Amino acid sequence: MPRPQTVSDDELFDRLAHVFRVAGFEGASLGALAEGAGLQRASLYHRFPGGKVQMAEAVMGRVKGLFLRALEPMGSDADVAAGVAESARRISEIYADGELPCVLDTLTLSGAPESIRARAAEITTAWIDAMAGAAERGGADADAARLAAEDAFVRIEGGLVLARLHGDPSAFRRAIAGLPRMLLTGQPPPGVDPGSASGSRKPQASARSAASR
Amino acid sequence: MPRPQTVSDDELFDRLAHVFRVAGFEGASLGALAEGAGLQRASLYHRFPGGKVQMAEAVMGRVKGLFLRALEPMGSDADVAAGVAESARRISEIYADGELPCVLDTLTLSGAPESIRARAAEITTAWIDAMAGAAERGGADADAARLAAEDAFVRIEGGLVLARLHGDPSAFRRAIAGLPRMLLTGQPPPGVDPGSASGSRKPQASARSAASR
DNA sequence: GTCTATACCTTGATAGAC
DNA sequence: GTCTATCAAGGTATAGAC
Repeated sequence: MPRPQTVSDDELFDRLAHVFRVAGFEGASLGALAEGAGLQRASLYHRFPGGKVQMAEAVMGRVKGLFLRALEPMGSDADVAAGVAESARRISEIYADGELPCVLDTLTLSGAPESIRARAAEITTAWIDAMAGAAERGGADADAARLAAEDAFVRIEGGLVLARLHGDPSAFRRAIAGLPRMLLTGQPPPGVDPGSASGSRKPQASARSAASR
Repeated sequence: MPRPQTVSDDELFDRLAHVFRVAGFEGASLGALAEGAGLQRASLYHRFPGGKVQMAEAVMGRVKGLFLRALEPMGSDADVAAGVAESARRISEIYADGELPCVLDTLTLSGAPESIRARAAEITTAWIDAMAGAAERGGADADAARLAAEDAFVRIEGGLVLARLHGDPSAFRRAIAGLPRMLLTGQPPPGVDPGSASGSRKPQASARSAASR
């Protein structure tokens, strides 16, 4: 073996994942991928003979592994709340505390090949299933558990979108901090401080009409 | 005037918006934009001498107009709940009932120029402000109103991401249907049917540990 | 395994006929 | 105002030296 690898597979996948997640599939040019990886374009083709599509597939495989590891505590029967809290911590780490976009969102736009979209859907399913499982072990019935899990997913993804738009990850962080409460009580976090009072409505201000129904 | 326009400005902007929203800024090639617009590339450059960036800016202007029109009922003092419900209907229409991605999400990836990101941030601010205003008129104090408004935004955007990933817009539709309740009571919709019972927990199943905190 | 060099195509953008 | 034709630049991908 003449020349050793200058960067491990996992490290390489992580670097490529960073480019893909911030730029999307079409936006991630080979030049940008090579620069992010610290390799020349031709070197990337040596490691990924299938080209850009194979790079993205490898990234999705790596991402799936990261998520399965993050979701693992949530699957334990021991202490559901503690498991959910630990998984929430790991999920937040994947997103750099809300600073980085979600590859499931950004890598599934129109230009992305079907194989990538399929893998993203798989990861999404595994993630929501894990949260629904935790909710069920927390006492919810199957339907309520799935709703709570989808709601949690939606809050996290939407929180990341808002973080990118306003440069403010606080909504994402609320979704992460409120994850145990959402899954295990079916209720969202009431406000900024998860331990605060039930809400801050002004009872004297009369809502002019009944809400929704 | 030798040749009349074959497509009106608004119609053209809408067609371009469709390409941009599903493909992102980098993913929307001039070829795709021209095809979507039903014009040749050179004709697009006649209408937009500033090129692709100007096209995207025009799209953002059009989108801002659509949103302001959608948010208008929510700003009325007459019947807050009815206004929110009507705005929710119009917002859902912008997203084709959850079938189309949000331009605020897809057009703000790494490749997008700063001018586009700034306009997207403006639209986001206007949208959240309008929802927070409605929540305040519904009786919430300023902080709670803003939290509810951000929460509503996050649910809608996250719902659209999930819709794209799983081909299932039900989470988006729940966010839309629950908008009056979220803004005017500070509580999320309890489940699939907004008028159903308070929740479907199994009281006999003991949650093994206190949630959160 | 990584590099330089290069082939080939698509892209964004322009010129000029009608 | 729209079109065909064209350009330079950047895109993906490959060949071959080390």
